[in-house]
Order: sequence, then structure tokens, then C-alpha cells
Amino acid sequence: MGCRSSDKPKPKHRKGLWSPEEDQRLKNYVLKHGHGCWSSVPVNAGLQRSGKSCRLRWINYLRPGLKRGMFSSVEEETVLALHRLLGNKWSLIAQHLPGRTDNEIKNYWHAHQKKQLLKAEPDRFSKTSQCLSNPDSQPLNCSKNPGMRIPSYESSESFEKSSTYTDQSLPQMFQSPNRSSLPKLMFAEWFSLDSFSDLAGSEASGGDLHENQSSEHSLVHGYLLGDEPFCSEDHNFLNDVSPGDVFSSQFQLDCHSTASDFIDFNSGESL
DNA sequence: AAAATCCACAACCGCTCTCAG
DNA sequence: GCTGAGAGCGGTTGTGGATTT
Repeated sequence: MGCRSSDKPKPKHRKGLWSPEEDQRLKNYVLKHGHGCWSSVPVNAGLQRSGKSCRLRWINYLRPGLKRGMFSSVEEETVLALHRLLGNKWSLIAQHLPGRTDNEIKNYWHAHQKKQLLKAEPDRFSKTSQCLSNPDSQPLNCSKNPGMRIPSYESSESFEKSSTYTDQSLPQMFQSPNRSSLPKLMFAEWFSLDSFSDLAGSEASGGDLHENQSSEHSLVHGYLLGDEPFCSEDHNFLNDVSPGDVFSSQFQLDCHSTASDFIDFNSGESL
């Protein structure tokens, strides 16, 4: 879109693992220019890769703010709960796990969750597996599975738009009773870097654009959507913010209190 | 020590959706 | 309305390190 095929030659694309030099080229280019049209990125960055490959590499590995390493227990719980709700909608699940990619969650699910469920509840999980592995089945309507409490959403879209979800099996962070009162925030990792670089340029160059994960207090940058100003009295991890403002704030990573707001913002219906 | 197997993760493939011409 | 190209997503495969035999 916006990229004409005639603009670009069709080089032979390299495949396989990315070298550190390729990573550096891609990272430097995107941080400096933004990705724009992905198909033009490898040409402009001097890479013999497809645009698709560059996009994947950036999203899954090079993008600032990515978490690496083990999933925390909160993240595990979140993945489990959201997978129960959404099925294999990895990108949707990833939206609720800042710093995690859909690919990472997908791999994690395959490697860990299935194994653990199988270990814990072999009978029930065998039914779940049949249900989930059937491409025609709707994971949210898997009625063959009486042991699982699955709400009757017909699609992930209806879940996204719903403001009345009350499934008690979800972690508390997803059970906000007054979602409508929450502000709509877009977090830094969803920004194209060129739109965000004014604020976070120095931090981006340090490789940690949006979140300091070294302690229980995480630094978050975001952007307030909508028309209403945001009052810190209602939500205790932000200062007052006006619509359109880019903000930086610190919040305590405690899923049972402040992070409930954080996650609900992520629903971002208007995005 | 070497071979076989397992496992986690990175990357590719193919499909669908969206949008501009 | 049709078509082609790009973006995005989910499934699958490949790779390399770790562990076991």
C-alpha cells in the first residue's frame, strides 16, 4: 500500500538465521527512518531479505521494549485465561502482554502450557486439544468440553467490544467492573517509532524504549486517545494527562491493583 | 566421548484481509 | 467491481543447544 512494485527490484532473498550485522542494519534503519513500507526496508537498509522477513525480525526480536526470558506466573495465568477466551488468537493475546510477541506466546503455549495441562488434567486436556486442533471449531464455543467454563462469545471481536465480561475464571486484572470509565491509552510499543522518537529518542537509542522491567515499578510511555482529559485521582499510576498528550509514568506491576487499569486500557476499543 | 533424542525458539510458508489504482 | 500488492496472522518447520543413553 503506497508501495509500487515497480519501485523495487526483485533481489534473491537470503533465508535462515539473522546475523548480528543484519540485525544491526535493520535496527539502525528502522530506528532512524521508521519502517514505512516494509518491502522497501531491505532495499534501503542494504539487506538481502524480504520485507516480510524484516518485519518479522523487527516485531519478534529487534523492536524496543520486548521482554526476553521466562514468562512470569502472572503472564502464564494471563495466557491461559486469554487462550481459554480467544483460542489461538495469538496477536490478540499478545496485546494484553506488553513486551511479548504473538510468536513468543504461541511458542510458549506449545512448549509449556499444553504440557502442563496434559500433566495436570490429562482427560480434560485431551478433549480440549481435539477441540482446538479442529480448524473448523470455534474455540469459544467448544461445547464438547463441559469441564471448561467457556463464555458464549462468538468471536474474538465480540470479546474485544464487550464491556460486560464477567468470567470469574479470568485473572482479576480482567475483571474491571467499570471499564467504560477508563481512559483509552496507546502504549509506546504500538507506536511507529517515527511518531514517538521525539519523546523517547534518547531512551530508544539505549534499547529500552518504554518499560524498565528491572524492578516491580515499571516505567511506561503512552499516548492518551479520545476527548476527555485523564485525572490521576482515578487511576493511580499516571499524572494528569490531556487527550493527545504523550506521557511517561511509573506504575507498580501488581496485577491485582494498579495493573488492572493498565490491562483494561489495553482493550483499546477505539484503536 | 560420541550418538541419539529432546526441547525451545527463530524463521518461513501460506492464507486472508485491506486498500489503492 | 476487479485486480494486484502489501500487511498481518496463525500454523508449521528448521536449527542449535542441552540432555540422555
